[in-house]
Amino acid sequence: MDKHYDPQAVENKWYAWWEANGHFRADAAAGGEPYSVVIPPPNVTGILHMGHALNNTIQDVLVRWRRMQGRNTVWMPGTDHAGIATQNVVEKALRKEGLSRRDLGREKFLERVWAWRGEYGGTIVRQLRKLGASCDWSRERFTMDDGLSEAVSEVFCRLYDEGLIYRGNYIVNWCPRCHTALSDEESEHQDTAGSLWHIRYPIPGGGEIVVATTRPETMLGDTAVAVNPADERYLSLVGKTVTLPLLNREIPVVADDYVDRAFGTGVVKITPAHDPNDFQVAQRHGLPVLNVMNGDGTMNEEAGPYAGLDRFACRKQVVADLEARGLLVKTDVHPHAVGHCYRCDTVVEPRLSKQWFVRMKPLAAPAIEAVRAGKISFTPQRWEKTYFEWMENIRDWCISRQIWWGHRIPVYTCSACAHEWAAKAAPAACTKCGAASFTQDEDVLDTWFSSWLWPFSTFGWPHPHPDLKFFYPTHDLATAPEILFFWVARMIMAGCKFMGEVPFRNVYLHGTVRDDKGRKMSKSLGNSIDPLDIISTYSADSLRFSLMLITSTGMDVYVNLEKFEIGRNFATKIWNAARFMKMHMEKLPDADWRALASGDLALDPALLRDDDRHMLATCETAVRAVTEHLEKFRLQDGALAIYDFVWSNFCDWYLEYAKQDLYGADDARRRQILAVMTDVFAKALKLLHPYMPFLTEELWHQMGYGAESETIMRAPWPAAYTAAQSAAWGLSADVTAYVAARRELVTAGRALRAEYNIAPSQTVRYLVQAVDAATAAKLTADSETLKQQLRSDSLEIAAGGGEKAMPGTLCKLGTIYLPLEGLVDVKAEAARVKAELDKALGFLRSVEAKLGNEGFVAKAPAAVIEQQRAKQKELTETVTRLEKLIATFTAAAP
RNA sequence: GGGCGGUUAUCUCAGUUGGUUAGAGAGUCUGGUUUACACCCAGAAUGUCGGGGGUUCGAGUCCCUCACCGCCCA
Repeated sequence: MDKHYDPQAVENKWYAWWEANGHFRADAAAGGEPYSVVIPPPNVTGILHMGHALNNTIQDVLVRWRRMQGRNTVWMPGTDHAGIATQNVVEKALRKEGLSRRDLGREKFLERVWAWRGEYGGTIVRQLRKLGASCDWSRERFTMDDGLSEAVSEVFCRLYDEGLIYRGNYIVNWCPRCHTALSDEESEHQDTAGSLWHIRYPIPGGGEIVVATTRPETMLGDTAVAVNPADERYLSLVGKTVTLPLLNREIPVVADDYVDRAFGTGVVKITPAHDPNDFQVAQRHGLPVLNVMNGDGTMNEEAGPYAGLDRFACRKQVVADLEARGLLVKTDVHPHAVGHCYRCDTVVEPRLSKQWFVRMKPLAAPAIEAVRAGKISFTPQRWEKTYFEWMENIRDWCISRQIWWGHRIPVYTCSACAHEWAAKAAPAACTKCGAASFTQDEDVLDTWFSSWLWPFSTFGWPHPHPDLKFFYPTHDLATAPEILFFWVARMIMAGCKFMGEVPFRNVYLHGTVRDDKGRKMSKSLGNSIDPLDIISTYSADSLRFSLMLITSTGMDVYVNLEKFEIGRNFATKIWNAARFMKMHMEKLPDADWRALASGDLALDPALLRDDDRHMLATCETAVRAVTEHLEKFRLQDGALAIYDFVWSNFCDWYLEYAKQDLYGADDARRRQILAVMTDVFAKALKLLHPYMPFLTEELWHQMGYGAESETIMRAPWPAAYTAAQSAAWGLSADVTAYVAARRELVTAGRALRAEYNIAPSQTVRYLVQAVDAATAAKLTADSETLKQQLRSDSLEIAAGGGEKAMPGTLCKLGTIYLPLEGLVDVKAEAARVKAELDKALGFLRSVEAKLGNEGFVAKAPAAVIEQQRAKQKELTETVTRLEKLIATFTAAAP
């Protein structure tokens, strides 16, 4: 084995091997307890970014862990067709050829999109493989697949026939660049430093009123002005008319509660075709609706002299003209939130148009109830609130898009009798009059209208399928809160509606990956870190482990390049521990490492020492801890527990301890030590496997823990030792505490030598004054270990007796001295001990204050009081010993 | 305007039902090729837990309030 781990070759090798050997495959027919996860389908146009890396690492950790636990596990992968985004990409390519989609026509254009998808659509799923994602690729789905398309048609038709889908003229969010309607969720509000223009509207026969607006160009479409009916300032004007400036149209003044008297002048212009609130006012007052804009954001002929101008050019011109005519009173700075298209960032225009909508209230009710009843839980739980808030105020969902790439709306209109109906398959004739002439709706459906079905459409719905029966409902869904409304909430509604059951039990919402200044990663800022760069510089394992170690549940994570060294260093550490073990394993060619690693651990209790017991007990604690953390979605704590266990326990202490036996002459002890190490290290590899799949698989094989054809992926998840084993081996809290206390003694001894600048290479003499005879006997029995760990050539262990006038440190088991008589500055040493005494005294005082407090003794739980009493006893002893030590120095001082 | 999150060591962050004088990693400082590992080892330093008030025997943790930063919704 090489000194450094070379991940590149290893990672590619194992991934190909896993996939080729079907280790990611799931089979419902195999039965057992299912565990299923569906991937949040990335856009087919997507390329892997840090958000994907985080999201998919989380899923892979959960999936690999459950698979090792023996669950019949499936991770369903796939992509969505990303209607607008994909169409934009292909249109951009066409423009380079000087073509538009209209030049090609619908059919030819769709051929181009499919061709594009065939060529580039596999990018992100290839990248997910680099990350190590253990998806069952044999099941990979695409939202435009035949099966998923059928699910979309089925759902549309059912909702249509139930009257839950309707078409109507309403104000929608319109993207003039993408040339389509968007849902409310797809319009992203951004704070903008806008202006509030105050405009005079003359009153015929004299006078004027002033209205305030943030979008002056829309005044061209005004059909009224409105005031609050309780506003006495304008009461006399209600029912009269004012003159619309620039176009000189007379429009009525209406009174409506909607008007906020305190905003601006208390008079608002009413532009029914370009503002949702104004539209409602117009409905209430029977006002005409005047659309002054084209779909591309230019003004239409209703705008009179402004026709043909772009909306923003028109705004400028309108303001200039008003000013020229003295009709502009003032312009205030006015910060407000402006909707932007989530796909192209263009300012969204509220626009009246005829669209298809889903009635959401009836769908939301059972989905709210499902979460309230605890059928689904959110992690972190606080997201429930956000979910309820949105669901309880849900608005109808605009699902039609004026693009070509997507599921075409399956609604047909008869050319003969004008009958309209929805049908899953292309019909042959009108269902009413039988005429063979009809047209299909031109629009396609929102992409989310297919992804909200993902947890069951991917398993074969609407047809009955064994997979659907076995794997639905799925278990855990890991995603970002950004798509809580877009996707998560809608999936819950769809699951409840069409499956009669929730789509998943747990929703784990993770944070956003940001740069180390806390900014979102974006192309325009140039602060992105490409996960593939990290994989090639460090490794996929490093990327995964580092991300997991620094990301706490549900919180945003700040990354920079350095952070990924954590994973790389850890991988190297483990690699070298393995290398070290292997070196010694080779001396025992007859040993069956595979059996040992499989839990077949036959230890001879007579040969076991306390350090072995401590190691076994620590390992057991780690197994429990990691398992519990994973159960609670505490992936960071799980990673930390492994890191600490492997590095700070196994490597720092046990490997070092093992050296005396591994390099010693006792063959039986060597065997015993290596058996313990194999058991513990194999368990560590298993615990780590979900986080670092590649390195652990490589070492699993290198160490001979599995046969050539076996994978750690399917090795059983570690369990605690049996009660019989623990008893036979003598594992106990006392033994663990003793070894921990002995380590404290060693650390104190090392600190003393550092303090006196004794080179680590120089051996040194120590003296230990044990607290009692029994402890002295134990320490004497372990003196070889102590000498090794202290790098000491001479260690004297005594019990009782007085304190010594030499540098020493108090520990639980006794006082460790560095005998440097003659070399020591007694005063300085006394001062050092005095500082320790002060610290102990301070601590003791606080403990005694607690115990002297009647309230504490009366009300605190017995265990807490007992703890304080023990602390008091310990501290009192420490203080006594330190005082004696100081007295010794004082006596020795010249 | 409404809601949610954050504010803990120089930095990035943990701290699970309130109960040792608050931890990790990185960085800093001191020393070190002790043959698994310098992507390492040994040791060290560093905190008015954002401010104020309250509840409690006891508050980083619970409540109120203020400030600042961020996100979501209007």
